[in-house]
Amino acid sequence: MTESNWLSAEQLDDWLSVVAVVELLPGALDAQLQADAGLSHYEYFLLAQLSEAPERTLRMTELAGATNATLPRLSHVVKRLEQRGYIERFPCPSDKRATNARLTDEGWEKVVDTAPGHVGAVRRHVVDALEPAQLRALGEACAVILATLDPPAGFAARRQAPSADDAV
Amino acid sequence: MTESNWLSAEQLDDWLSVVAVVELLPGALDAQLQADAGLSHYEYFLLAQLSEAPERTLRMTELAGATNATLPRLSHVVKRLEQRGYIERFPCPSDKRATNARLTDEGWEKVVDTAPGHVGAVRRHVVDALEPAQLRALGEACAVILATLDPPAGFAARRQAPSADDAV
DNA sequence: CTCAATTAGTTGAAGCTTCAACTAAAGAGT
DNA sequence: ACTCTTTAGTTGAAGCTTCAACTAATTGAG
Repeated sequence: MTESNWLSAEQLDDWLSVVAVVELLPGALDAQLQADAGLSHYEYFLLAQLSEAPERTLRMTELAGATNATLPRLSHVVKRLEQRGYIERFPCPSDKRATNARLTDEGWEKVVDTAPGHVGAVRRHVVDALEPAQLRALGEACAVILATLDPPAGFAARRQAPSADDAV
Repeated sequence: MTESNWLSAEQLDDWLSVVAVVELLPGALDAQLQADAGLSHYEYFLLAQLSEAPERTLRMTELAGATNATLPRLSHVVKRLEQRGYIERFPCPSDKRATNARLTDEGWEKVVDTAPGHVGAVRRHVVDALEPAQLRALGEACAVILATLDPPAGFAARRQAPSADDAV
């Protein structure tokens, strides 16, 4: 017990703001997407990541990394999105353990239709609410924090490696 | 449909970092607290807020505001913490609709025992990971974002009003 | 003073995430 | 080849959050 190594008033103040954003921002994003598209933010983000992948296809593990999620979580979500017709799953030919997830045409349209409203929310709450320099500072601070969060084998890799050779 | 008003590459990059932190940081905080104290971050934060309140007591609505949560969520969590002996609930004498939550001695000890380890995690992932100026910038950016998140009648108020006259 | 509307809080059901357990395929070592 | 270990993914149960409905007390209008 190193006896409290407590935070200064200013540090605490900053930390409380961070905690509040982390608690509240997801709800705000969910609210807009749920109301306008019937999707959670995580579902939308997943579809959006797939939409930008080559062939609109990604292996489950890659998709988990790209969306900062655990594999079980992803598996459940993908099953639901598949039932709704936005995604297809099929076994990876080169590695029979693996599963590929591909965005369907319907899923693509969903993303295209939903994106503008979502971007609006992101701008309203974050991008346009901050001065450009503030946004940069926020992004950089978040990148530093991410580096401390024992990379769930996805984000850090994705942002540093220019491009892997994960051809299917 | 104003046709996409999309983000620049740099804005997108910053936004992706923010999203990742918002998804991953809660899990990291939960992991440390769950392992070391059997508490979720929200539960710890709630107990900590109560520990700093006068009489270690707060009305449910105030506590919901202070912890950035909805009333139903708070109600469920408080019920569980009460069953574990960390909190007591009792009706507010001045307003019979209201319920007060008070930290028990056992709850107080739990916070005291748990705080150092939690502060360590907060420092490791955020406060000490960033340069002082970066932390300030992060805190300020988060404060701006909060202002856009239709204040759930708690945080914004708490940080601006020097102190209300909510004596029981 | 009375009735409608608001505020405070609780509750149960539904939905999502986490956790542990499990199947199956790929690698590593011998 | 054969076994042991690791990797990929799925699944069901448990736990937490959200949502809608509900009770009860307070406030406000007339």
